[in-house]
Amino acid sequence: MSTTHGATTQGARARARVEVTAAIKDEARRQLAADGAAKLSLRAVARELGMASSALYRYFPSRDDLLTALIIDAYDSLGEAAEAAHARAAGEAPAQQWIAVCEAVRGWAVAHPHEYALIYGSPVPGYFAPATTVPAAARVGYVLIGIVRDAYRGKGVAQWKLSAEVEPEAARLAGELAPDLPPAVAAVLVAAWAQLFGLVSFEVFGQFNKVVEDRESFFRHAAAQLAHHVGLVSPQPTGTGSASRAGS
Amino acid sequence: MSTTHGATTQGARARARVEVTAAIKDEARRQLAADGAAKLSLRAVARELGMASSALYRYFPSRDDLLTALIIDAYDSLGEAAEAAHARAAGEAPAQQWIAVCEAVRGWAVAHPHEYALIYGSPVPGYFAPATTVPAAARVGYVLIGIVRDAYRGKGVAQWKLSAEVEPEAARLAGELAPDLPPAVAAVLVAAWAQLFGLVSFEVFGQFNKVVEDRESFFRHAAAQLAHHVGLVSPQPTGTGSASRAGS
DNA sequence: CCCAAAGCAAGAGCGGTGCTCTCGTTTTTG
DNA sequence: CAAAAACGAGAGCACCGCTCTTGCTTTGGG
Repeated sequence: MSTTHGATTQGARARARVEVTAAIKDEARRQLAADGAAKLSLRAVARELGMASSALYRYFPSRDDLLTALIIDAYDSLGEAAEAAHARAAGEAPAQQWIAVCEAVRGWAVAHPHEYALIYGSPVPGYFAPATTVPAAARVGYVLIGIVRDAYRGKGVAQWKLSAEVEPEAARLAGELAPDLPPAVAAVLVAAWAQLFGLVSFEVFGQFNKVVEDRESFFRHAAAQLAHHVGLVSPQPTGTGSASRAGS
Repeated sequence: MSTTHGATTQGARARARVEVTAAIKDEARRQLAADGAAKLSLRAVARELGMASSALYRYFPSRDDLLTALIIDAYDSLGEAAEAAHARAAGEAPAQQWIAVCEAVRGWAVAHPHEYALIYGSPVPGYFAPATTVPAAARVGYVLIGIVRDAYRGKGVAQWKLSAEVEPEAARLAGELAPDLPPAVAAVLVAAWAQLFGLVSFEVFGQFNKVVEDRESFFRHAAAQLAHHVGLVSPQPTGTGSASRAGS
């Protein structure tokens, strides 16, 4: 019964392989959520799946490779959450879209703290994350770029003057990430991208303990500031103004 | 020879203890810098120090306790770097002081990436950092608060309007951190604090790979933006304007 | 169709880890 | 000076990542 009547892809062996691979990753994700990356053990995963630990090496050649797979999946999961939030806020004003995506990132991080730590905490495998993770890591960034680019195409965004020092780097960034955006906007956009994850990391990693109490409101406020900062005007969503400048 | 002629503190045993404790931490820090926190091994530390691994448990009851000690030391080291930079920039304008402290934080982080990962990456011991680390962790924040407070006392800083949602939290933050600062300033200050470490973390953890090339200039630009954002006017330091608003 | 080749599961085993317990020895202290 | 506390070393337990070898099953080409 080899190559039966035009089945989807391959024989039973190949399908079993993807199933076992998925089961391993699922169980690993369970242990990750329960005890953190440091405690994740190949032997424990194999034990829970009822297989010999050595058999597991047929699917992942090392513990770091399993971790890397989980990292990529986490990037994708976070990226999907961000893209879904963006799609949900499609009709709203750019600043509202920005805030929605930021809140989706935060929500995902709070819901999956250990997976978040895996990708935005200390990179566990080796010293650097493998290059394979780069495309998956960029998804959130692309969503944010898209919002600002659309807003810019629509009506133009605020501008910032650049110092002579950063001007070349800003021009390079704009050329590489969003050629239709002015260099100054590209520079603040990249900075805002990093700053967003600073806010999320501080909350998830407990740095806001005993400092910020109402973290949800605080984050929304900070995200609105960030939106304003990248040039998206804040639209007074529900009658409560947010982060608009006033004299001292 | 108990309680001899008024020696400094205690007998030879107590002094030996602090020396051995320091030697353990030094060797642990060496291994940390070499291979990262995940590879740090009590047995390897003991081996390098020529003592039995079990003897080491007289000084640190567990691996996590050693890590915690290293975490506190790292916070202190970073805090000292920030305070030193602040002191060095004492005479300059507030925005320059802010930028100097930010650059000191970044400089320390890139010089000690594994120690930085220990404190601002995923918290390795347990799930949260122990409460003992909180005071040491706050030092950088206090420096930043001090700069803004001094600037505010001097001439007043820019203001932001707050949404009704964050207003209580902002008032609480101001009351707790800097009673002489308006709530809106306290809120953006705390956000800027987190955002600063977002920028540093992205650089140290490799998130800027293949994205930002001239990281030093980019960081200085972002730090200047942050200074502007918390209300410190940028003083056109060397004739090159930075991050001052202009219409679109 | 059949048989070699490749993929797979299981077991044993190596060196390493964190941590505990016990047992002599040394230092401090009442 | 003797009791108590602190110390160092060794043996040992349970666990870890990873490798190697041994049988078995699925696959694919002649």
